[in-house]
Amino acid sequence: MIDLAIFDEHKLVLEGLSGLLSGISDVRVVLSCDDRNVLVQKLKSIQAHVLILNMHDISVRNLNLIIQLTISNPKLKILIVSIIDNEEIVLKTIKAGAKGFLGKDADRTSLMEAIYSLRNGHDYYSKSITNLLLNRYISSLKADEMSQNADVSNLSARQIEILKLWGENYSNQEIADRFFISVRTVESHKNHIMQKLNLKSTVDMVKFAIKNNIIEI
Amino acid sequence: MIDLAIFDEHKLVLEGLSGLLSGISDVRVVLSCDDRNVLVQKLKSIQAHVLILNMHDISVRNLNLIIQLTISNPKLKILIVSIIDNEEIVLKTIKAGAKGFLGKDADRTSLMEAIYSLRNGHDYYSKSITNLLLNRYISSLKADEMSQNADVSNLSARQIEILKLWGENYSNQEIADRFFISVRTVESHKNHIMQKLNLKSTVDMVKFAIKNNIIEI
DNA sequence: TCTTTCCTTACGTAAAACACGTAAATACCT
DNA sequence: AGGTATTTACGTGTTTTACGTAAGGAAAGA
Repeated sequence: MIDLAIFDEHKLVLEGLSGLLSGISDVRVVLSCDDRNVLVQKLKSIQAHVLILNMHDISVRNLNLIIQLTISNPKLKILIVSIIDNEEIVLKTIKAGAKGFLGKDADRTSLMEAIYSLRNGHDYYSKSITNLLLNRYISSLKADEMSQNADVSNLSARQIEILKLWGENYSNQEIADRFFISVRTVESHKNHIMQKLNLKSTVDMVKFAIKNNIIEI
Repeated sequence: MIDLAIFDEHKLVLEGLSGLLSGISDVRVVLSCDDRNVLVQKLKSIQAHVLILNMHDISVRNLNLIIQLTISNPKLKILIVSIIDNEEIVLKTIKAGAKGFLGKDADRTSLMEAIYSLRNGHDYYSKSITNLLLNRYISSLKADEMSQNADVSNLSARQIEILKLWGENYSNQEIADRFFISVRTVESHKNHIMQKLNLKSTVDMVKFAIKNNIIEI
């Protein structure tokens, strides 16, 4: 038996949702509420497994509500339901602490799937959301690949060696000792790297090395 | 009408797949093949929209095949079918150039969805795969959040201001001018930052600033 | 083969940044 | 009121950077 809390500022929608859910065995609606403050208050005494939060607009107030509830009710899993399913917004709710998000494509089946998933400690995102997030993730992966093969190839093996050690906190002197060359040579290598890549400072050089997987962050 | 090429080292499986697909209108199998070299050769003359690549093992040879085909046939969309759906492996095929991946949970419906998606220029990953990737992505997001709230709070506003400018390639002198303080003071601030966070070099300081979203990479 | 270009090595000089210590005025917290 | 942290700043010595110059070797192309 899963105990649900439901929040929706529109009374009608709230009643609709409650009705829909109370018709299902295994699930019990222990709290349904249309007021932000009442919700926070009641949840202090009523223990629910999953809170269904219907957001008509995703404002700072709503995000703060998520954050507040996440902190005060760590065991409560928050499922966002919203017709707004813009990337940034979804990410913000996740960062705020929500464990699931149902977009406009969600039907009863996915609502039930989501409730069970959250109850079992898993996250759940409806199809449209997973697509959004995945595209973002995959394009970031691909961008990584791009930048990797871009400029590094211009550097010689020696230059990369030196950049690598320097990026791992070795001083010029230490690098010089390790390679049996003069400190001045190490400096020269770094100068050449900066010239070649048109970097303006050592800060830039660190950024470059990180971007190109020469050093770990 | 979508033209398909199919590759599978197991003749029987290959025939099964071909049969399954040729029964569907809108789709035409223009090449079915069980030999790596023959595949590469034939694809030089035969134009297919989507290549279904069934991988029984995900070896370097198979990954190289993907890379090779991606380069020689840029228009061809490669759909991987495999019972092996380990995270790393999936990511590697994506990086190699595959545009879709069907895990063991995939059925005829998702196969068709995948083919249409790829034909239309979109990526497609079956449910089990999206879950894998999403978990990875989301846990990386959460890890980000963690590291963010860790150490930055120890720094004073002034220290962050200075770190930020310095991370954007301002020299100590420029920072001093901007804040109407002495260069020595700027140095002091940086020293204090390094002491407080136990950083061993300015390289570390750049890394810290990046990790904590104080500067952009 | 000769030329050009790149890589590796290295120095000179002046300016900038760093390491480490010290320290005073201010602010904040209890 | 007293402790703690912040912001400001200097001194001194070392290291790094900026910018120029340069020689010997390897690789590559005319």
